[in-house]
Amino acid sequence: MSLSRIKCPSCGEVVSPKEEVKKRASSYDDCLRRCEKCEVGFSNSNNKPTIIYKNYLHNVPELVREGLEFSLDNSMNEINRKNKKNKFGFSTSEDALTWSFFNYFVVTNQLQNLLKIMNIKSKETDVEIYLWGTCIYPPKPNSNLIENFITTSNSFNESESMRTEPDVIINLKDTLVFIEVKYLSSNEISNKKEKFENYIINDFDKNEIIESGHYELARNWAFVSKLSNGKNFELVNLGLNKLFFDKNKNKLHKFENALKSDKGTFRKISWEEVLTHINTPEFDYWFKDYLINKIQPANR
DNA sequence: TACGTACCGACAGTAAGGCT
DNA sequence: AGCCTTACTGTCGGTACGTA
Repeated sequence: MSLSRIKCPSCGEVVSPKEEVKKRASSYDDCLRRCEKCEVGFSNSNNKPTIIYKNYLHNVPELVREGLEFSLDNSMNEINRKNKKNKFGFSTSEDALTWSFFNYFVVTNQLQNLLKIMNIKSKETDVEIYLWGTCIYPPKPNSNLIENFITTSNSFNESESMRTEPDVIINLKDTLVFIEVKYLSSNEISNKKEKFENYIINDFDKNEIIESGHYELARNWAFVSKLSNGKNFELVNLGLNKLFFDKNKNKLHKFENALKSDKGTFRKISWEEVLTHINTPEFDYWFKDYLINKIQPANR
Protein backbone atom coordinates (compact mmCIF):
# COMPACT_ATOMS: atom_id res chain seq x y z
CA MET A 1 0.00 0.00 0.00
CA SER A 2 1.50 3.31 -0.96
CA LEU A 3 1.59 6.32 1.29
CA SER A 4 -1.15 8.90 1.23
CA ARG A 5 -0.64 12.34 -0.20
CA ILE A 6 -0.15 15.09 2.27
CA LYS A 7 -0.67 18.85 2.43
CA CYS A 8 2.44 20.84 3.22
CA PRO A 9 1.70 22.83 6.38
CA SER A 10 4.00 25.58 5.20
CA CYS A 11 2.83 26.35 1.65
CA GLY A 12 -0.35 24.29 1.43
CA GLU A 13 0.63 22.40 -1.67
CA VAL A 14 -0.18 18.71 -1.91
CA VAL A 15 2.85 16.43 -1.78
CA SER A 16 2.72 12.98 -3.42
CA PRO A 17 4.95 10.09 -2.36
CA LYS A 18 7.93 9.16 -4.49
CA GLU A 19 7.81 5.66 -5.97
CA GLU A 20 10.83 4.33 -4.14
CA VAL A 21 11.46 1.59 -1.63
CA LYS A 22 10.07 2.60 1.72
CA LYS A 23 12.34 2.51 4.74
CA ARG A 24 12.30 3.96 8.21
CA ALA A 25 12.92 7.67 7.86
CA SER A 26 15.85 8.93 9.87
CA SER A 27 16.53 12.02 7.82
CA TYR A 28 14.85 14.43 5.42
CA ASP A 29 16.34 12.52 2.50
CA ASP A 30 14.71 9.26 3.61
CA CYS A 31 11.24 10.79 3.37
CA LEU A 32 9.29 9.61 0.34
CA ARG A 33 7.14 12.74 0.68
CA ARG A 34 9.00 16.02 0.59
CA CYS A 35 8.02 19.58 -0.14
CA GLU A 36 11.30 20.56 -1.78
CA LYS A 37 10.35 24.21 -1.91
CA CYS A 38 9.80 24.48 1.84
CA GLU A 39 12.45 21.85 2.67
CA VAL A 40 9.93 19.95 4.75
CA GLY A 41 9.73 16.16 4.70
CA PHE A 42 7.14 13.74 6.07
CA SER A 43 8.19 10.44 7.62
CA ASN A 44 7.13 7.20 5.96
CA SER A 45 4.56 6.27 8.56
CA ASN A 46 1.04 5.52 7.37
CA ASN A 47 -0.55 7.59 10.08
CA LYS A 48 0.50 10.84 11.69
CA PRO A 49 3.79 11.21 9.88
CA THR A 50 6.49 13.15 11.65
CA ILE A 51 7.69 16.31 9.99
CA ILE A 52 11.41 16.23 9.30
CA TYR A 53 13.05 19.53 8.40
CA LYS A 54 15.97 19.55 6.01
CA ASN A 55 17.52 22.24 8.18
CA TYR A 56 17.11 21.37 11.84
CA LEU A 57 17.16 25.04 12.85
CA HIS A 58 13.75 25.35 11.23
CA ASN A 59 12.28 23.10 13.89
CA VAL A 60 12.41 25.87 16.49
CA PRO A 61 10.84 29.34 16.37
CA GLU A 62 13.07 31.89 14.67
CA LEU A 63 13.36 34.08 17.74
CA VAL A 64 15.06 31.41 19.83
CA ARG A 65 17.55 30.07 17.27
CA GLU A 66 20.59 32.00 18.38
CA GLY A 67 23.13 29.97 20.27
CA LEU A 68 21.59 26.64 19.36
CA GLU A 69 24.43 25.55 17.13
CA PHE A 70 26.93 26.19 19.88
CA SER A 71 25.00 24.19 22.47
CA LEU A 72 24.56 21.22 20.16
CA ASP A 73 28.24 21.27 19.27
CA ASN A 74 29.28 21.31 22.90
CA SER A 75 26.77 19.05 24.62
CA MET A 76 28.17 16.93 27.44
CA ASN A 77 27.77 13.51 25.85
CA GLU A 78 30.28 13.81 23.00
CA ILE A 79 29.45 10.49 21.43
CA ASN A 80 25.83 11.41 20.99
CA ARG A 81 26.42 14.88 19.51
CA LYS A 82 25.95 13.98 15.87
CA ASN A 83 22.92 11.89 16.58
CA LYS A 84 21.47 14.66 18.66
CA LYS A 85 21.76 17.08 15.78
CA ASN A 86 20.16 14.66 13.36
CA LYS A 87 17.16 14.18 15.57
CA PHE A 88 16.77 17.83 16.31
CA GLY A 89 15.03 18.40 12.99
CA PHE A 90 12.14 16.07 13.82
CA SER A 91 8.83 17.64 14.86
CA THR A 92 8.75 15.01 17.62
CA SER A 93 12.10 16.09 19.01
CA GLU A 94 12.31 16.35 22.75
CA ASP A 95 15.49 18.39 22.51
CA ALA A 96 13.91 20.95 20.20
CA LEU A 97 11.05 21.44 22.64
CA THR A 98 13.48 21.73 25.53
CA TRP A 99 15.57 24.30 23.71
CA SER A 100 12.65 26.46 22.63
CA PHE A 101 10.99 26.42 25.99
CA PHE A 102 13.94 27.25 28.19
CA ASN A 103 15.70 29.57 25.80
CA TYR A 104 12.53 31.64 25.46
CA PHE A 105 12.96 32.84 29.03
CA VAL A 106 16.57 33.72 28.35
CA VAL A 107 16.02 35.72 25.17
CA THR A 108 13.03 37.55 26.61
CA ASN A 109 14.82 38.16 29.89
CA GLN A 110 12.17 36.50 32.05
CA LEU A 111 14.17 34.11 34.17
CA GLN A 112 12.18 34.90 37.29
CA ASN A 113 9.04 33.78 35.49
CA LEU A 114 10.75 30.54 34.62
CA LEU A 115 11.56 29.92 38.27
CA LYS A 116 7.97 30.65 39.16
CA ILE A 117 6.61 28.26 36.58
CA MET A 118 9.03 25.55 37.62
CA ASN A 119 7.99 26.23 41.20
CA ILE A 120 11.57 26.75 42.29
CA LYS A 121 11.48 28.54 45.57
CA SER A 122 14.64 30.49 46.17
CA LYS A 123 15.35 34.00 47.35
CA GLU A 124 18.36 34.16 45.10
CA THR A 125 18.10 36.13 41.90
CA ASP A 126 21.38 35.15 40.28
CA VAL A 127 20.53 32.34 37.93
CA GLU A 128 22.64 30.13 35.71
CA ILE A 129 21.02 27.90 33.13
CA TYR A 130 22.64 25.03 31.28
CA LEU A 131 21.15 22.93 28.51
CA TRP A 132 22.84 19.57 27.92
CA GLY A 133 25.74 20.84 29.96
CA THR A 134 26.27 24.05 27.98
CA CYS A 135 25.66 27.42 29.54
CA ILE A 136 22.90 29.48 27.91
CA TYR A 137 22.74 32.11 30.64
CA PRO A 138 24.53 34.24 31.71
CA PRO A 139 26.92 34.73 28.78
CA LYS A 140 29.83 34.19 31.13
CA PRO A 141 28.92 31.99 34.10
CA ASN A 142 30.55 33.10 37.30
CA SER A 143 30.50 29.72 39.01
CA ASN A 144 32.76 26.80 38.28
CA LEU A 145 29.84 24.44 37.96
CA ILE A 146 31.06 22.64 34.88
CA GLU A 147 34.47 22.10 36.40
CA ASN A 148 32.80 20.49 39.40
CA PHE A 149 30.50 18.61 37.07
CA ILE A 150 33.47 16.93 35.39
CA THR A 151 34.95 16.06 38.75
CA THR A 152 31.68 14.51 39.85
CA SER A 153 31.37 12.65 36.57
CA ASN A 154 34.84 11.24 37.00
CA SER A 155 34.03 10.20 40.55
CA PHE A 156 31.22 8.06 39.13
CA ASN A 157 33.73 6.50 36.72
CA GLU A 158 32.04 7.89 33.65
CA SER A 159 34.00 7.85 30.44
CA GLU A 160 34.99 11.32 29.29
CA SER A 161 33.26 11.00 25.95
CA MET A 162 30.03 9.64 27.41
CA ARG A 163 29.18 11.65 30.45
CA THR A 164 25.80 12.07 32.08
CA GLU A 165 23.99 14.84 30.26
CA PRO A 166 21.27 16.57 32.26
CA ASP A 167 18.71 18.16 29.96
CA VAL A 168 18.55 21.29 32.09
CA ILE A 169 20.56 22.55 35.03
CA ILE A 170 19.47 25.61 36.95
CA ASN A 171 22.12 26.77 39.35
CA LEU A 172 21.22 29.14 42.17
CA LYS A 173 23.42 30.14 45.05
CA ASP A 174 21.41 28.08 47.52
CA THR A 175 19.89 25.41 45.27
CA LEU A 176 20.95 23.20 42.40
CA VAL A 177 18.22 21.94 40.09
CA PHE A 178 18.38 19.18 37.47
CA ILE A 179 15.46 18.83 35.09
CA GLU A 180 14.88 15.59 33.19
CA VAL A 181 12.65 16.52 30.29
CA LYS A 182 10.36 14.08 28.53
CA TYR A 183 8.09 14.68 25.59
CA LEU A 184 6.78 11.63 23.75
CA SER A 185 9.01 8.98 25.28
CA SER A 186 8.82 7.68 28.82
CA ASN A 187 11.42 7.55 31.57
CA GLU A 188 14.10 5.00 30.89
CA ILE A 189 13.70 1.76 32.78
CA SER A 190 16.46 -0.80 33.21
CA ASN A 191 16.43 -4.07 35.06
CA LYS A 192 20.17 -4.44 34.89
CA LYS A 193 21.42 -4.21 38.42
CA GLU A 194 25.00 -3.59 37.35
CA LYS A 195 24.08 -0.32 35.67
CA PHE A 196 22.97 1.13 38.98
CA GLU A 197 26.12 0.11 40.79
CA ASN A 198 28.15 3.10 39.65
CA TYR A 199 25.60 5.52 41.03
CA ILE A 200 25.04 4.32 44.55
CA ILE A 201 24.96 7.10 47.13
CA ASN A 202 23.61 7.47 50.65
CA ASP A 203 20.60 9.49 49.60
CA PHE A 204 18.45 6.53 48.68
CA ASP A 205 17.55 2.97 49.48
CA LYS A 206 19.69 1.04 47.05
CA ASN A 207 17.58 -2.08 46.70
CA GLU A 208 14.33 -0.21 46.37
CA ILE A 209 15.84 2.03 43.72
CA ILE A 210 17.08 -0.93 41.71
CA GLU A 211 13.68 -2.58 41.99
CA SER A 212 12.00 0.57 40.75
CA GLY A 213 14.01 0.21 37.55
CA HIS A 214 14.23 3.97 37.13
CA TYR A 215 17.83 4.03 36.07
CA GLU A 216 17.81 7.38 34.34
CA LEU A 217 16.19 9.22 37.25
CA ALA A 218 18.36 7.40 39.77
CA ARG A 219 21.49 8.43 37.94
CA ASN A 220 20.34 12.04 37.79
CA TRP A 221 19.43 12.00 41.46
CA ALA A 222 22.79 10.61 42.48
CA PHE A 223 24.54 13.10 40.26
CA VAL A 224 22.72 16.21 41.40
CA SER A 225 22.97 15.10 45.01
CA LYS A 226 26.72 14.75 44.81
CA LEU A 227 27.30 17.84 42.69
CA SER A 228 25.20 20.03 44.98
CA ASN A 229 27.82 19.35 47.64
CA GLY A 230 25.73 20.14 50.68
CA LYS A 231 23.38 22.79 49.40
CA ASN A 232 19.75 22.13 48.56
CA PHE A 233 19.01 20.26 45.38
CA GLU A 234 16.01 19.28 43.30
CA LEU A 235 15.36 16.77 40.57
CA VAL A 236 12.42 17.70 38.38
CA ASN A 237 10.79 15.32 35.95
CA LEU A 238 9.03 17.44 33.33
CA GLY A 239 6.75 15.55 30.98
CA LEU A 240 3.28 15.14 29.58
CA ASN A 241 0.69 14.32 32.17
CA LYS A 242 0.45 10.77 30.92
CA LEU A 243 4.11 10.20 31.79
CA PHE A 244 3.07 10.02 35.42
CA PHE A 245 0.14 7.68 34.83
CA ASP A 246 1.54 5.24 32.30
CA LYS A 247 2.50 1.61 32.71
CA ASN A 248 5.45 2.59 34.91
CA LYS A 249 3.54 4.62 37.45
CA ASN A 250 3.89 2.07 40.22
CA LYS A 251 7.60 1.84 39.62
CA LEU A 252 7.81 5.61 39.71
CA HIS A 253 6.09 5.64 43.09
CA LYS A 254 8.58 3.07 44.26
CA PHE A 255 11.40 5.30 43.06
CA GLU A 256 9.98 8.32 44.85
CA ASN A 257 9.51 6.41 48.08
CA ALA A 258 13.07 5.14 47.98
CA LEU A 259 14.55 8.64 48.04
CA LYS A 260 15.61 9.94 51.39
CA SER A 261 17.38 13.20 51.77
CA ASP A 262 17.17 16.26 53.96
CA LYS A 263 18.51 18.44 51.21
CA GLY A 264 16.93 17.05 48.10
CA THR A 265 13.45 16.85 46.63
CA PHE A 266 12.01 15.11 43.61
CA ARG A 267 9.14 16.74 41.78
CA LYS A 268 6.92 15.94 38.83
CA ILE A 269 5.69 18.75 36.59
CA SER A 270 3.47 18.26 33.57
CA TRP A 271 3.63 20.19 30.34
CA GLU A 272 -0.11 20.72 30.63
CA GLU A 273 0.42 22.43 33.97
CA VAL A 274 3.16 24.58 32.45
CA LEU A 275 0.85 25.52 29.61
CA THR A 276 -1.78 26.91 31.95
CA HIS A 277 0.86 29.31 33.27
CA ILE A 278 2.01 30.29 29.80
CA ASN A 279 -1.42 30.72 28.33
CA THR A 280 -1.87 34.12 29.97
CA PRO A 281 -1.61 37.67 28.59
CA GLU A 282 1.95 38.36 29.71
CA PHE A 283 3.53 35.85 27.34
CA ASP A 284 4.21 36.29 23.64
CA TYR A 285 1.58 35.06 21.28
CA TRP A 286 4.02 33.09 19.11
CA PHE A 287 5.37 31.30 22.14
CA LYS A 288 1.95 30.28 23.39
CA ASP A 289 1.07 29.16 19.91
CA TYR A 290 4.21 27.06 19.71
CA LEU A 291 3.61 25.36 23.04
CA ILE A 292 -0.06 24.70 22.44
CA ASN A 293 0.79 23.06 19.15
CA LYS A 294 3.32 20.85 20.89
CA ILE A 295 1.31 19.85 23.92
CA GLN A 296 -2.25 19.49 22.71
CA PRO A 297 -1.74 17.21 19.69
CA ALA A 298 0.36 14.93 21.86
CA ASN A 299 -2.76 14.20 23.84
CA ARG A 300 -5.04 13.50 20.91
C1' DT B 1 37.77 -7.51 12.10
C1' DA B 2 33.75 -8.29 14.25
C1' DC B 3 30.93 -8.29 17.93
C1' DG B 4 28.87 -6.69 22.29
C1' DT B 5 27.86 -2.73 25.07
C1' DA B 6 26.52 1.94 26.12
C1' DC B 7 24.02 6.03 25.16
C1' DC B 8 19.72 8.72 23.78
C1' DG B 9 15.72 8.90 21.66
C1' DA B 10 12.93 8.28 17.38
C1' DC B 11 10.24 5.33 13.75
C1' DA B 12 6.58 2.36 12.71
C1' DG B 13 3.79 -1.69 13.36
C1' DT B 14 0.48 -3.86 16.28
C1' DA B 15 -2.39 -4.96 20.15
C1' DA B 16 -5.91 -3.28 22.84
C1' DG B 17 -9.74 -0.82 23.76
C1' DG B 18 -13.48 2.35 22.65
C1' DC B 19 -17.13 3.83 19.57
C1' DT B 20 -20.84 3.49 16.35
C1' DA C 1 -18.73 -6.43 13.36
C1' DG C 2 -15.82 -3.37 11.84
C1' DC C 3 -13.57 0.90 12.18
C1' DC C 4 -10.64 4.18 14.45
C1' DT C 5 -7.54 5.85 17.87
C1' DT C 6 -4.22 5.28 21.33
C1' DA C 7 -0.65 3.00 23.97
C1' DC C 8 2.84 0.00 23.85
C1' DT C 9 6.72 -2.62 22.06
C1' DG C 10 10.28 -3.83 19.22
C1' DT C 11 13.61 -2.24 16.48
C1' DC C 12 16.57 1.00 14.60
C1' DG C 13 20.20 4.87 13.91
C1' DG C 14 24.56 6.69 14.73
C1' DT C 15 28.55 7.19 17.47
C1' DA C 16 32.59 5.06 19.88
C1' DC C 17 34.87 2.00 23.09
C1' DG C 18 36.44 -2.50 24.87
C1' DT C 19 37.50 -7.11 23.98
C1' DA C 20 37.88 -11.49 21.63
